[in-house]
Amino acid sequence: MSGKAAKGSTPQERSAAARARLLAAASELFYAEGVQSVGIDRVIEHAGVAKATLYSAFGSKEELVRAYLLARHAATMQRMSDVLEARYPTARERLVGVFEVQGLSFTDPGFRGCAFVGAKAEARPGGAVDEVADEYRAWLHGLFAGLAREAGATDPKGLAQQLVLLYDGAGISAWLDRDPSAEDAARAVAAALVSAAIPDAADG
Amino acid sequence: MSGKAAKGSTPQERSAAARARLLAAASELFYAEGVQSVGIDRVIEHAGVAKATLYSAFGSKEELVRAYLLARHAATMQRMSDVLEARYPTARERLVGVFEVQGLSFTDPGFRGCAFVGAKAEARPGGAVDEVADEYRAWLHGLFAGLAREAGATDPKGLAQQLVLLYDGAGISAWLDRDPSAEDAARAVAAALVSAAIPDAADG
DNA sequence: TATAAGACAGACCGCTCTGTCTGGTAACGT
DNA sequence: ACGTTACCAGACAGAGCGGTCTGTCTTATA
Repeated sequence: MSGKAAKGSTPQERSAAARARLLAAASELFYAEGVQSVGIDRVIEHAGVAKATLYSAFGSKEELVRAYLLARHAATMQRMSDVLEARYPTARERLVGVFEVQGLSFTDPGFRGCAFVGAKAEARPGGAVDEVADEYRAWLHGLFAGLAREAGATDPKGLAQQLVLLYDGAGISAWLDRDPSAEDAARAVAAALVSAAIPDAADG
Repeated sequence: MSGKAAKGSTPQERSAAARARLLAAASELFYAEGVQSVGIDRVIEHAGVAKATLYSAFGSKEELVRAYLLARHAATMQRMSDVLEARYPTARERLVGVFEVQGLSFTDPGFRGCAFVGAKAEARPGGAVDEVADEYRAWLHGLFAGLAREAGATDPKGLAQQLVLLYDGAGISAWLDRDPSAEDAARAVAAALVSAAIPDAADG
């Protein structure tokens, strides 16, 4: 796992590889131990990369944190749409399926709660974390609201707000209470809310 | 707001006063800016107290953090029971009233989410924060479960788990989305859950 | 073969952190 | 009057932080 340059690669390729290693190392350490608790030295050591390379690639720790959260946001979106599309044909089912996708990580031994909640708690207001967290929150609300609209809810945003409550609550409870069954509880309530908010005729 | 010794007081009283000032300053700063971001120097400056006094009273920063969280837990419990007893005569009403008490802080300009969530996100595992957070979580679950049992729920713990999800979700949403209406959404869902889980005949 | 690019290792800087220790002072009990 | 107690102010040590910089090595290209 040394950072030595690979043979037969252009400088750009080596640069991109170093950047990827840094991002992977940062993601691992930042999520596991917290953004503030992990220093730059830990990240470069874990990535097998020189300090100057980090600062050449990201400019500052704050930008590295931003990249970490952006990557996490992108991965979450990707997995969410992949699993939902693979398992659930209708928007109505997907409204509840979101909680199943969320619950997939609850039993992971390294689960430490929502990365954005953790980052927000450590960050000084007005920084990069706030910006990325706002994007993430907008996506989450939009995900539920879009599905609710597609499923024929009379008040898509209202239903979405309720489901977001459950989503956040499940993440917190699975983390603080070390209780993966929060997924089942959230899913049960979500199913009831969906049934109550959407006429059975709607969607397909 | 100087830390000068008050006249006509015993050493023990002065010591207790310094301790109280330290705890008040720590609570204010820790909650507003985060436990890790606030250094000892900021706390003693804000309290008007010497550094040695802090270490004589608390022994370490970690113990000061523990005292901060314990005080917050105690205050939360006190206010919860006070308001619930003053406004709602029945356990069934109180199950929903909990969310109103929670929502009282959402519109506070200094609201920064649940102190225990924030502290957990910053803390290294296995420390004082984990211990106090576990106590807090046990109290929260017990609060809902006790009321649910008293109100005649057939599955008090199950109902409590659902309501805890809403409680946590409301706190997260009010914080990350800066949306105090999370209280209303949580209360609406909670009322529906309570109605569904408790036969109308039960309680009074 | 010579040049340019970029990664590497690691010293270094200024700053902040927690925690200890010294010295001076104000209020109490005897 | 005197000792005790607990405060204050602040220097200090040791560590860690983010960030900069120097110099060396490797690779691709001209």
